[in-house]
Amino acid sequence: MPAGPSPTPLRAPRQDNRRAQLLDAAAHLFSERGFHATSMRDIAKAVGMLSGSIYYHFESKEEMLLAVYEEGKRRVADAVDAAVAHGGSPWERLEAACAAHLRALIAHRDYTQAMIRTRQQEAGAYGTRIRELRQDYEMRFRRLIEDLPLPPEIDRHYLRLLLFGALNWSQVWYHSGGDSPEVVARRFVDILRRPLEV
Amino acid sequence: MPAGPSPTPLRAPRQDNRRAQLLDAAAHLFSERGFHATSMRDIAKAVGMLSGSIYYHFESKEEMLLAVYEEGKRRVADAVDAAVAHGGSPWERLEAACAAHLRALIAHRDYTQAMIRTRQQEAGAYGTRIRELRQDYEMRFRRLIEDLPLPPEIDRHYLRLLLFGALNWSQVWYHSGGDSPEVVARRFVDILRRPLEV
Amino acid sequence: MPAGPSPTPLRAPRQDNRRAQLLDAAAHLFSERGFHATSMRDIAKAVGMLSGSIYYHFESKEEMLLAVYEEGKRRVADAVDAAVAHGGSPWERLEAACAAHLRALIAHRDYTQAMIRTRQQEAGAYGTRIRELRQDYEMRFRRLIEDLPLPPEIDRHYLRLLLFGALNWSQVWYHSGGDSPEVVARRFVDILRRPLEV
Amino acid sequence: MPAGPSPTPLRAPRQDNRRAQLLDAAAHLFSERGFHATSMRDIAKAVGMLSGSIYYHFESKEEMLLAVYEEGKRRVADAVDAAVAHGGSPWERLEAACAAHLRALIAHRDYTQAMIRTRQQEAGAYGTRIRELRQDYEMRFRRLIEDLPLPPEIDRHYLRLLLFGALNWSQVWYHSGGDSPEVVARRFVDILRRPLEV
DNA sequence: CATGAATGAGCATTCATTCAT
DNA sequence: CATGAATGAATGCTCATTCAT
Repeated sequence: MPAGPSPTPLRAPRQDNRRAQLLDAAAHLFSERGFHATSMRDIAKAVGMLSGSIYYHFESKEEMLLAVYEEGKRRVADAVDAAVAHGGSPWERLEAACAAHLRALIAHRDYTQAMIRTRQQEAGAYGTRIRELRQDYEMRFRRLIEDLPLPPEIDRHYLRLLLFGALNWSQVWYHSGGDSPEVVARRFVDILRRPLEV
Repeated sequence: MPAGPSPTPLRAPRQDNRRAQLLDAAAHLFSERGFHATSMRDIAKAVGMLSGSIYYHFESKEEMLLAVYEEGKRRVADAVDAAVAHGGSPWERLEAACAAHLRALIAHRDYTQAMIRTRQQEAGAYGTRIRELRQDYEMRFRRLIEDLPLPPEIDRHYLRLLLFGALNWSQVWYHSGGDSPEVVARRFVDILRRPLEV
Repeated sequence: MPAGPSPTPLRAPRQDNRRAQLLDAAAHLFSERGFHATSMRDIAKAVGMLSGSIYYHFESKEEMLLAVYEEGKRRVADAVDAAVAHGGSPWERLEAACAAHLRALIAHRDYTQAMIRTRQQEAGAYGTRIRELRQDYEMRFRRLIEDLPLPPEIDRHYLRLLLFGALNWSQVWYHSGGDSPEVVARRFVDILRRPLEV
Repeated sequence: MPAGPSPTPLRAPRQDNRRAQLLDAAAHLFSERGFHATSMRDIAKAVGMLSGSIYYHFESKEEMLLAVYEEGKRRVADAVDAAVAHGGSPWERLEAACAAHLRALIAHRDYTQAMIRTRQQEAGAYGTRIRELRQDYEMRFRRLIEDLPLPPEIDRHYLRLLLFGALNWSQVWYHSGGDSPEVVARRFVDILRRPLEV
């Protein structure tokens, strides 16, 4: 949406696109090396700036982390929301959500890594905000699993932890060239749906 | 166990127990704050030493990380091996392994966090060694799942990723006071074995 | 007085009143935190400007310091001149000058702190100008003390240093709520006039 | 005393004389340029060190300021105490104290400037300690003036402020080559004792 | 007149590491 | 085995200042 074709080409406000560039660079480096192993100089250099200049756009390194986190959360959440909006049976909607989650995790890896790896303490003063974002996102899976028609002895709490953990852990093993997110999601959900015991 | 009572009590328990102390401190701090957010001074202070003195016991901070990783891997691997050695059906052995894995993850959290969180690059020159340790450990689950009698359409590869990911992700949500590792393992395996579809 | 009603009320009061605002803000902050501990951003923010905009009104931070100093000097000097102009005996005129000096130091604290605390070097290129202003002001007390009828053994040089130093040091201990400047001046001059030895 | 000839030349403990060197350099630079205008690099360079190395000896720049302040206060206080200990009439003791105060202000200018110029806020967390030191020192003059036999109408409070302020202000005008501290003290006290009114 | 964006030097501080003792 | 003292590079951040718009 931010990169949509401007409807008024003659008066492009260019609205702070250096900030966006910086955020991209920060997201990429945080994702690749980790927050602490990335320096403000690294980020600045990546966009051809001096480190001091970043502070015109961001208050601190921690604020950059929060901004990356927020953007990452927004992207996955939007993807999942859109996928679920298509309707279908509860199982179909869960599978669609899983596929969307995985797809976003991969497509926006730079941003979503922050959601996967950031410790609350690393965000310093923004720790609380981060926790809120995390909870807001997870709510989606909580609801999708609540909607599932399940045998009464199944513990929905652990079903969610099992599925959500497995999906997130994909960041450790997923590599482009392997199966598509859709295939992975289908396999995971299939394994859950069917009986494994012969 | 590694600090069992020395058989020669009169002759001081020598054998470099400062190294063990240092490793404990490092493991604890790495686990709690992360590798980069922990300084050699922090580790040294935790055992009442000066930071320079660490270098008598370890070559570098990275070597400490590797040592923590190795010890962590040893502890989980031993626990899983012992659990599996008790025998039983393939499903029973898998469940026992999962319980042991979780139990070790929790009991030796300081050490096992390294296995969960360390990025290959953080270990610098020791990156390769770390990858080997990881693979050696994962082999256990690969085998346990191979031994499982499964319907032919089930993809064992994804079953392993699903289960192993979910188990490891427990580090994010597990807190003492909740269900025991044994219960969690049983719930997870149960969800997989049975059909969820009603 | 500098902001007296413009003689041409129909034609907006133009004449750079943002400069005056900036000067006030600078004086206040220099006085409260010191020159080096005050940033151009601080000053700009205090008047709702961006730091770069200051440079339309002032050439540099040092020029601001000089301007504050000059304004401070002007205010104390005017006050003392007015007080002395009322005439009276040499002792009465000295006391009136002391009261006026103290009154101005307190009433225009923001500006006069600069006179009390500025080191010549801090003013950089303007150091000479600052020395001139200082000397021009002190001349007043030099003359007032010259006019005093004194016993021949009294060293007028040290009398001036004694009195002037004591007056200026008041900036360290004076607080609103204590005696008025007039009372302080009277006490100081009284102590000097009378014999203390019983 | 710290530079006294070591009584045991064969085993000189050299007890942290780099800290003393650093303190000397800091005192000198703070005195000459002011606290904020002096950088840690400046101080380090003055003793042939790198700026980071200072932190082995001091926790922070503010701690250095406090240390300078404390040492300055100790030196003036000791000088005044020794001068007063010689006894004599109250007026003689006051004059001796003034001379000692001035002498110390001049001889240990680097250190005593801190007492004259430091604002409480500059010392950050150590502000309270600085206030205590200041009060402990001033107590001496409070007592000396209490001991003075004075006509009942004289306000001892203002006598102290007058004299103490004048003495401290000497830092602004005193230059080597002028009268000795003893002469200045005698002149000041003389002016106070005698009646100026003819 | 003022802003938005940046510069480049500098800041206090922290770090892993070294090494003589 | 460990310390005391230092190194030198790097870190996050702030600063006065500039200048096109």
